[in-house]
Amino acid sequence: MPRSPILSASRIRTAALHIIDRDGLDGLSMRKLASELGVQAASLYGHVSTKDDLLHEVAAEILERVDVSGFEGGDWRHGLRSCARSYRAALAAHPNIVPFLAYGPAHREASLRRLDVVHGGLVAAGWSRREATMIAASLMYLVFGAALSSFSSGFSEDQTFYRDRYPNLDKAHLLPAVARELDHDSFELALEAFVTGLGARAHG
Amino acid sequence: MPRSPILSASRIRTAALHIIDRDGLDGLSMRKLASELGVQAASLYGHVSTKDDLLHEVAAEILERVDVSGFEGGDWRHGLRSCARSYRAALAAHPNIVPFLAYGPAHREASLRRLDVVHGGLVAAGWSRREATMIAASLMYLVFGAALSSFSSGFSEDQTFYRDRYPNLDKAHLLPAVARELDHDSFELALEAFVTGLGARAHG
DNA sequence: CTCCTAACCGAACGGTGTTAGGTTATCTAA
DNA sequence: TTAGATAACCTAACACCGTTCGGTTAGGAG
Repeated sequence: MPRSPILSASRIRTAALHIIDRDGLDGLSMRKLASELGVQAASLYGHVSTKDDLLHEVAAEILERVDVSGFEGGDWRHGLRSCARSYRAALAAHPNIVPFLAYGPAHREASLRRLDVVHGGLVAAGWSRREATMIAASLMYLVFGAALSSFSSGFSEDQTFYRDRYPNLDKAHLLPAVARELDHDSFELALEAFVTGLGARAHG
Repeated sequence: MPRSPILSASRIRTAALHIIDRDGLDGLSMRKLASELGVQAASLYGHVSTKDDLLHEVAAEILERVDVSGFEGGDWRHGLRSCARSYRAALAAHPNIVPFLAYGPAHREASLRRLDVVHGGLVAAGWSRREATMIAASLMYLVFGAALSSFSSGFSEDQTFYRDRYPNLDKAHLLPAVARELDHDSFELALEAFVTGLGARAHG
């Protein structure tokens, strides 16, 4: 073999995800990525076919960590809850890449494999195929919605900004301080309400 | 005044949204936008400070169509349902711009104004301020999740693609044909389950 | 008729993803 | 020991991007 490689697809993925976490999705450029790996941009193309492809590979790596084993017991409530939490945790660990993940879930291998398990688990629990499809979709709504429209980014910490303009949001300046907790609790509220609401429909 | 203008901020916004609807968010460039308006790219900057700014203006125009008047009656269930449907309709009309809309809802005037109404409506209906915040957040989860992870884009129409790989998705190739209906029904299912589930919590 | 000035244009700057062709360093075979 | 093969990386360029600067042009005001 000629010359030992200093690049590898895996090293590139790791560096790319690190840049995305640090600088945002737009902060990732092939030149910056190459530079942080001590290399020129063109060299990356020996290991990665395209920037878009690289992003898909990073996405797959993240989705690989989503655990849908909660459906194995046959309890759809537990399956739904544990799957939703695992999914959310995987996305929340890398919030900057979520807009990309959300773009076309159905195109992704790892996503389809998990969707298959969820769908199967719901049908096994007695839901019709159509209901299973819709419930799985709803699960995605919650998970991606929660990952996207997080409190963590967006609200100003300037009290005067809200007080006059939006009378009911007069405490919104406090949100950033409790964002993480509020994100979590809101997701749990939404998930619990959803599962409860489904339960009311289960035998109707 | 010298020379009658062929450009205006409003005309630019309309053309920009048209391009986004047709070519996607990435399909919008200042040069293409200018070209479709019969003008050079530089001319746009007399009416628009920045591409990002233009996108925010287009976003505001879309959010302006969201109707939160359903909360006026004092019935939080009806308020939630009607607001959610109106929000979803506004987003579904321009799916390609949704990732941009989702990016920072809390930064947008039109968004905050509506959030203020929702929050106020929930508190007036007896929910605590904290609950109101979380419920409003959950509403956003549903709405943005539904707008993003739509069935309309993503699934292959090739039956053989799913049959072997994902046993529970063996009919997924049929999804594109019924995508619109399924998107609608899934959203209604999620919304109804959520409202029902909240109801079970209302006096606890 | 002249001046003013808003509206638009041409050309450029620094950035982007990507590619074609060239260089270098190591391993294999003679 | 040396020659060849070749994978890994680099240099330079292409076409595009958002944006800015310094004109040019066309019409209304005096």
